[in-house]
Amino acid sequence: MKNTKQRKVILEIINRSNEHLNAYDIYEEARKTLKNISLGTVYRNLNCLCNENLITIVNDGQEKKRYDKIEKHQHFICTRCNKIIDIYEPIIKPLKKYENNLVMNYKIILEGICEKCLKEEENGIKRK
Amino acid sequence: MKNTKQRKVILEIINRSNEHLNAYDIYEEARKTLKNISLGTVYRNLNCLCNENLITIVNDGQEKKRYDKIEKHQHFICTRCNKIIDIYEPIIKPLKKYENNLVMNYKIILEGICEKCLKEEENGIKRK
DNA sequence: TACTTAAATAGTAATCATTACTAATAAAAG
DNA sequence: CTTTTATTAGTAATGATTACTATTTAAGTA
Repeated sequence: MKNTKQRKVILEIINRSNEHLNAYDIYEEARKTLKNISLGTVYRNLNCLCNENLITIVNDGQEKKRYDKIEKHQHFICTRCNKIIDIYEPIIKPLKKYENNLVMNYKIILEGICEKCLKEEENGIKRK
Repeated sequence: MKNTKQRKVILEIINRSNEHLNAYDIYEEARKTLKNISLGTVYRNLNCLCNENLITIVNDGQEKKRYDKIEKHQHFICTRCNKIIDIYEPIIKPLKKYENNLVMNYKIILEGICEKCLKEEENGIKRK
């Protein structure tokens, strides 16, 4: 795997960000540094970086893919506003095996309603 | 929400299946009962049923969406062959709250290499 | 039971995220 | 410095999903 400047920029954007960016967000951010970088390059690198386990996909299933740094943390996703909140406290003890399958990674997604949406609901701003 | 025969058929397919079907699989299965059902109807109903919490999305992030019944279980996904294995044993105690966010559901995805792929690797069939 | 109306449908067209393709470029190795 | 081979920019193609529209139908009401 060649260490191109495009790949470095993409990886840096993800590692520096505290948000959960999608491919196009990353493309726009990368263009601030490399004005000619192409969207295809971003996608190709995101896939490479995922395969090499240098980044990970945040996976809420209702939206397009978002990418995140690899440090172990989990996510809470609000089903009202789609906000993603990082969880750093360990929730489960990592399993090494499930039956005879080798477990190498795990993702936990808590779904629910975030604090802000709960308050708005109380105040009748967003009554269903 | 009207109780149409299309919606009933779609929900039944998901509840009866032990596989993790995508929208097109469900469309093909539904056509065995309703020969004129349209793919758009399948998609629309899958979204309705998800919003009503009558079905759920199986979410491995690397592939198109797959749908599953709602009974509480979690998933192991093989990163080699994309096989999805259901896990019925509880892995975490359900949380009611995370900080001030209301937790209504959780999804756990264990990623790794399934028994079959491990064996094939040992036998050198699928050496990387 | 017939009438009304609002939601759902079939069929098709459009959208949009992602991937594939190609000639040109640039890491990395010798 | 030259060679090799992956990577790139730019664009076209793909394919999952959504939107649109005239028609149908579930379900409420007289």
